[in-house]
Amino acid sequence: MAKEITKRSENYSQWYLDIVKKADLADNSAVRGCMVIKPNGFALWENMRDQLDRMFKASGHVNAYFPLFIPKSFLSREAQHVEGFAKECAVVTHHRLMNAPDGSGVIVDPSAKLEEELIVRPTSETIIWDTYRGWIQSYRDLPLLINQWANVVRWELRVRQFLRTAEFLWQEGHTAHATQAEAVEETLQILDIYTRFAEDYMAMPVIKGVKTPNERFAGAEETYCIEALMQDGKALQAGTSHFLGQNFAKAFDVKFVNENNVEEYVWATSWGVSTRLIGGLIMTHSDDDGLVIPPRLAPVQVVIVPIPKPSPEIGEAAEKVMKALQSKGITVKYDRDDKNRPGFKFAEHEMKGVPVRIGIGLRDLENNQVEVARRDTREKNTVPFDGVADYVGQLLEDIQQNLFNRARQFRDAHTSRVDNFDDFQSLVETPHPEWSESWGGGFISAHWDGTTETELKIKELTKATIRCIPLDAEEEQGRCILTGKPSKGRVLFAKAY
RNA sequence: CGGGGCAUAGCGCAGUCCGGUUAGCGCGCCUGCUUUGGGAGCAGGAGGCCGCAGGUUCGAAUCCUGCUGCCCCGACCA
Repeated sequence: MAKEITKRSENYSQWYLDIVKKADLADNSAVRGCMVIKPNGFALWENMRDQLDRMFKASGHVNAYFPLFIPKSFLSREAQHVEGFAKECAVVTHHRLMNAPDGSGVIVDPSAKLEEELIVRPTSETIIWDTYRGWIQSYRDLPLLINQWANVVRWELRVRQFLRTAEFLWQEGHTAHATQAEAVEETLQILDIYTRFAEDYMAMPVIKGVKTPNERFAGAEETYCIEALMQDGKALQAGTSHFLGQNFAKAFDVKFVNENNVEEYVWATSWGVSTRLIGGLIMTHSDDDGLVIPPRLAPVQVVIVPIPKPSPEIGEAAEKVMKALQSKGITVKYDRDDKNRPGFKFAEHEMKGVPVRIGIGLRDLENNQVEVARRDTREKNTVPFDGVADYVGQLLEDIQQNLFNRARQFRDAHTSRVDNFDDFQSLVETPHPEWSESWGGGFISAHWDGTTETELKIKELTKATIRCIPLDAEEEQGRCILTGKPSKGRVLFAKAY
C-alpha cells in the first residue's frame, strides 16, 4: 500500500525517520545535529505554540525575551545546575574572523578573543534570574509570571529529528513568587496546562508524576513531568515543570521585602515543552501509511481532491464546499495540482496526515454528493452535497476523540503491574512483533525501595528507568522488586527516549 | 572519545578487488501523446570537479599518502 515507508513492525526508528521525511516535516542540515524544520513541520509547531501561548496567557503569564548568550560565570553560580549542563554547552570564544594569511579562506582572528566566554543558552534560568534581581524589590512585584519562546542549544552526542536535536525550539516559563506554597501551586498549575494540551489537543494521554531525585532537573527541588507511551513501548518525557525552591534566588541574590518589612529570598519555578512534542505526536498516532495529525492541530484539516483532475465544474463545487467549511472555522485546501492522478494524491495526503479528504468527481456532481474519507480509520463515506459542512465538522471531532481513545487504550493495554524482578526483565526484554522489533516493554508499575542506588542498578540491568512517581499513585505496602526492601507505593518504570 | 562503515547526477545505488573507449542503473525532473474514482504507460530529453589535496602511471572513480565530512553502535540527555 504505502510506498517507501518502512513498516513499524520491521524497524520502528526507520519508520519514524521515514514519516518525518515523507510528511515533509524536516530535513537534516549542514550542521550536525541541527535540523531544518520545513513548512509542513513548522505549521504544526505554530499551531501547538499558538494554543499553548493562549493557555499560558489565560492563566496570567506574559511573554518576554532574554538573550541567546549567557556569560560563562553565570552558569556556575548554581552548583547543581552547572553540573547538569556543563557537558553539553556550545561556547563562544571570539567575535571576529579574518582572511587567512595564506589565502586559504577565513580564520578566527586570535586578537578578537572574548574577555569572558559566552555560553549559548541550554536553558535560561541563570540569565533570567540575574535579570530578575533588578526587577524584584517588594512583595508587590510578585508574582512575576514570564514565559519566553526561544531556541536553545544542548550539544547532544546522539540526535534524532524532533526527539533530540542539538538546537531545538521551546518555551520556557520562569516565575517568581513570595511563598513556597504559591510556587508549588504554580508548578502544578503548569503541569495541568501541559496535561490538557497533550490530551485535548495532541490527543496524547499522559501520566502526571514527580521525578525521582536522580532524574530531577539540575538545580530543582522537585521536578514534575508528564510521561507518554509511544507505539514501540517506550516512554517519552513530554513536558517538565520544576519547583526551584530558593536555589536560584540565592545564587543570584534575588530578595524581596514582605508585608512585614522582612527581607526574604524569592521562590521560583521553571517549566518547558519543546519541538520534541512533534516527535511524540508522530509516535502516538501515525501508522504505516504515514503521519496522522489530530484535527485540532492539523495545519490543513480538510483537503479536497478533484477527480480525475481540476476542472471548472469541480472547482465550482469545491468552492462551495470550502466556503461552507470555512464558515465553521475549518481549515481547508483545494488540491489544484493537475499533474498527478487521484490515487497518487490520496496517498500523498495520507502520508502528510491530513485528517479528512473530500473527493469530488463528475459522478458526484451528477448525484449531488461528495466522498469523505477519514485518515484515522481510512473509512470512506458518501455524503450529500448540502450536508457536507455539518458532517465534516462532526467528523473532525470524532477523529480527535477517536485518536485519544485509541492511544489511551494502547497505553492501558501496555501498562503492567509487576511484583518481581524476573517478570520485570521479561517484559522489557521480550520483543513485540506486531508493534516493533525494538519493543520497549511499555509502562511497568512496580515497587521500589526509594534509593538512587537501586534505581541505577535496575537501569544498568534492564535499561529501564523510573519515569515518574505518579501523582495519583495509591499508598500500597509492597516490596522493592530488586532488593525486597519495603515500599509504600508503586512507581512507573519504562525504557525512555 | 572508543569500535565499525560510507563518500560517484536532486535522492538511492552499481562500477573500485584486477587502472584503459564517451562513467552506468532506478527514482525524481523537463517535453509530447495516451491515461485518470487508490501511488499510470510509452517515447524523447536535461542533469557528473566520481568528497578534498598531493603522488604513482602513457593513462586514475579505480592504486598509494594525507586530510575532511557523514552514518551506525557505546558513554551523555528535553
